[in-house]
Amino acid sequence: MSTSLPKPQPYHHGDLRRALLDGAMAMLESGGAANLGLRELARLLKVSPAAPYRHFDNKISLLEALAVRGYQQFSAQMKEAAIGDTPEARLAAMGHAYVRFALDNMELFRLMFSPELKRANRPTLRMAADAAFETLRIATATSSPDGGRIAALQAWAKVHGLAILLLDGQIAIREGENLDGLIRAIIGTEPAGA
Amino acid sequence: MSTSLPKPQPYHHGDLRRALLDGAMAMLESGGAANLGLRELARLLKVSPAAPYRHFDNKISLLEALAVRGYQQFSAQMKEAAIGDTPEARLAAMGHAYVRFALDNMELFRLMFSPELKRANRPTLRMAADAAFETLRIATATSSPDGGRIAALQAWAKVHGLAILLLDGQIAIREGENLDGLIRAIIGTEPAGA
DNA sequence: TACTTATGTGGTCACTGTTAACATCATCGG
DNA sequence: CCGATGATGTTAACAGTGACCACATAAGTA
Repeated sequence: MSTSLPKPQPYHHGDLRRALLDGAMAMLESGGAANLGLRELARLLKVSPAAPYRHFDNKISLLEALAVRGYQQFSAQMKEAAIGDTPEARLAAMGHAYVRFALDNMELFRLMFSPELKRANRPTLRMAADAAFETLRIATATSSPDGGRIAALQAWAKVHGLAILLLDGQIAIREGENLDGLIRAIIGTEPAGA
Repeated sequence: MSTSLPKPQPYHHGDLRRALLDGAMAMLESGGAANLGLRELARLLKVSPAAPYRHFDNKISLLEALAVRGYQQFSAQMKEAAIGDTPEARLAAMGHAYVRFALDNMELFRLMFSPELKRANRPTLRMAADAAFETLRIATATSSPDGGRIAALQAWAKVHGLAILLLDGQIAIREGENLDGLIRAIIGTEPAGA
């Protein structure tokens, strides 16, 4: 009568790659990319410290995969948000979605723009990023009739800057102030005063 | 004739604290804060791995000191740049100086806004940062007669976003394009179309 | 059934931040 | 002048990391 021992834990994990990505994402959002350790991740998944290397060349490679997933989500949410009657309204809606994404995925957003990853210069990451920004470029182009690059860059800078400042807690939210309202107020006002 | 031996290296360094800061700054600007190692730094200064700990509690503490120095430089350069006939002109000049500082001290600027440091929440760093931003707050307040917070935040977001995007190489500089001109074009256009 | 490939393990290396115990020096009170 | 004291550096160690190797195990396939 072999009493059921604590489960012989199958030698193979089943879907380690996905588990690694999910676990890494969880660790990322609770402590930043710097505090994300491959060994700790392996420990969490009850797997040997070397196991992750079967699925990712190195730590950067794992982070890159996370960032790529981030850019895909980001891109999708931007497209989804681009609703409105006028091009300007659509652009504003996208800007709002941009900031919301940053706030809802703080560490992921930071990772996506991390210089660490930029230094690695992985082509697949570049492509994911380019694809995401292309969506934005088109929206700004159709929004400003002269195809003005300056106006597009202004809009991008304003939205990106707002996202980062909010992320860093530099912009103090006042008592009883509505965050979404503040965001809209900041990005909504068009330079031309239309 | 005692041939001058390779110098018995005095037991004490003389001004290690300063040397640490300078060396750290050099390492910072060539590889980012992540690649700044206390041991490597000690090695560079021909000093034992534990020596730095006589001057800084830990790595974060060293980085904090660098960031504080950064905020002081930053603040000084902002004040120095605030010249012009109208408040708007002064604000634009400060915005330009803001972006220039970021470009001239890329890694330092990143460090100053690093979440790693923000997490540590050192009071002296907070004070240095607050002092620097206070300069900006005043400039934006005097620039917009209604003391409009929204306008101030818009300006800040635009300038900060531009700095970060340039830092990250997200904004492509076109052939024969003048960087300072581009910066001025982006931050110079006032929302009111003045 | 035998061969091949994918996946996970254990052990090891070089490196890091950090601390504790000890050495050296400069300075100041007697 | 001299000895105590505190500041500064050194050596040795610890835990933790990313990364790599040879090997073990499973799964798939000819």
